[in-house]
Amino acid sequence: MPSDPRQRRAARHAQPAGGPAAPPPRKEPITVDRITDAALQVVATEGYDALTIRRVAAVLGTGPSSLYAHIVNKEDLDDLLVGRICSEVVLPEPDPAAWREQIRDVYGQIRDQYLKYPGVSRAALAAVPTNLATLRVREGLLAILLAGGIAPQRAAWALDALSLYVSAYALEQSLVRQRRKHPDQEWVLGREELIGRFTALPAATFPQTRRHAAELTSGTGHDRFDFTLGLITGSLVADGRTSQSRTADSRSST
Amino acid sequence: MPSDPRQRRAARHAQPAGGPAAPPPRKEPITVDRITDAALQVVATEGYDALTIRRVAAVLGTGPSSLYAHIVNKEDLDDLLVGRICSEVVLPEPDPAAWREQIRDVYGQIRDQYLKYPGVSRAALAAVPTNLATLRVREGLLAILLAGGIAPQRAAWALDALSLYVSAYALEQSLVRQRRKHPDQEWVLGREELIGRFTALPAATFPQTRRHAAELTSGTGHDRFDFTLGLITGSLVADGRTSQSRTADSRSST
DNA sequence: CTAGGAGGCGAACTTAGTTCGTGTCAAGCT
DNA sequence: AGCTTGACACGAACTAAGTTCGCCTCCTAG
Repeated sequence: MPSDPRQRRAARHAQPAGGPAAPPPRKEPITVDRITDAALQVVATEGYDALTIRRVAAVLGTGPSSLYAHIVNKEDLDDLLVGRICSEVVLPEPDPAAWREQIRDVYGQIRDQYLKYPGVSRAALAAVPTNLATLRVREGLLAILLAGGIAPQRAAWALDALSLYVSAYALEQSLVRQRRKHPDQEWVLGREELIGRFTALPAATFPQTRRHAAELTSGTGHDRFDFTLGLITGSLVADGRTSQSRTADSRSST
Repeated sequence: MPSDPRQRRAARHAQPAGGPAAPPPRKEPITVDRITDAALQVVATEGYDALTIRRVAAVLGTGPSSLYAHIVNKEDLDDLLVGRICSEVVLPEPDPAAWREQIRDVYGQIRDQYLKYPGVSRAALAAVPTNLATLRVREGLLAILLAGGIAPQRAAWALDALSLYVSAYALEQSLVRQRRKHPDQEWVLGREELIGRFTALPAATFPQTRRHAAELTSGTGHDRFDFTLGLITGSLVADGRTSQSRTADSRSST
């Protein structure tokens, strides 16, 4: 231990023997794409409710405030998610003879994207209508309906309905699946239990629900989704079609 | 100031001259109904996003923790809201000759309830299927469809679709109206601006969106809602109906 | 009168979105 | 080379919201 004050001060300020420690390696820069990737990973594995700025930052190995150099706020992150999800939807070349199948295919893709990221359709439901990736999908769907001879306004309104429906459907399915993962909650019911519940309802108040408990809880996979798309597309008929053609269409789709 | 320690201690413990102040009047007891009323008031005036336990407690003139003697958690509050909203829906006596009008009427009521409490359909979308008030409405709707001769499973699935749709529709409308209230946000667009946006999109990528911008943004009031309900109920046909009857039904509803 | 339960309530805890201030780095200019 | 400026990264701190815990008061039953 040096006894001279000058030497002691020098020792207090001494550089480490090997010179300054090498600074930690510069991390990969944070970008909007990396943020979006990380957010999608979180939603895919933990559900939309687990999506927090802190969670995304943790995946990126940084702190939450670092993200604000690249995104405006959490809502902006939602917008990015929806955009990325829509960008992965494959749009077919419109075929007038198969427009119904094409509509079902595209909306099936959208549904599956939403289900791949459980709960994210909530963000889709809140999205503003000017996201380019979303508009691309809308353009593709519109082209299919127009190719099928549907009048523009009916086409537009039908797409609106279908898009709202698919979002709500995916949201419901995500919640049901999430509830299945946590059966510790006593009010979470499987189908058998739900039937039991329905049939145990007061007969005076719920005669039909009791009688048809099985049908009310029926359906596997995407039966309900397919049924609804069938209802909606079945009602859509080509502009200027003859009455006879309508009959044929109605029979084939119902 | 007394100098004797005994007197100083007596002064520290002295009762106020007038005896203990009269305790504040006992407040009206907090009940589940009062909580639900307060919550509905908040949602009706400020939207669902403003619904916090603290906000409800403030309306009731108490603190947030006081509510937990009566509700389990915030999700329980959502359940109460949905139940109250459904309890106000008036169910008609099923009429086989007017089942479509009746379905439209009841779903119109539901829609209006959701719109009266902006954003609350989000809670409805997350609700579990065993709320008695919700089941009551479902029972009534099921009875209407069955009276109309619709097969039980189709009836059940159609109700599922319609309920999802009306929730999503109300949610979208609530968001659009909310955005109209805050035009300071630059990305909020009225119809004219939206048309302008659509027509300004790249022609190579968005030919149909540009051409049909007017139709894509058309519709006033609940045109879109009515259109969708028409599509869905138009496709629903009575069980065992003859082919000829189908033709007449299809024409009248499309 | 005493004990116990119900209800009310403040303090405190945890968590999440966001801002602010500071430091570092890279590019451009003199 | 040195200085300036803008972009980026990040920690501390702030605000806000859901909830729990501990304490107090009141009421009812024994």
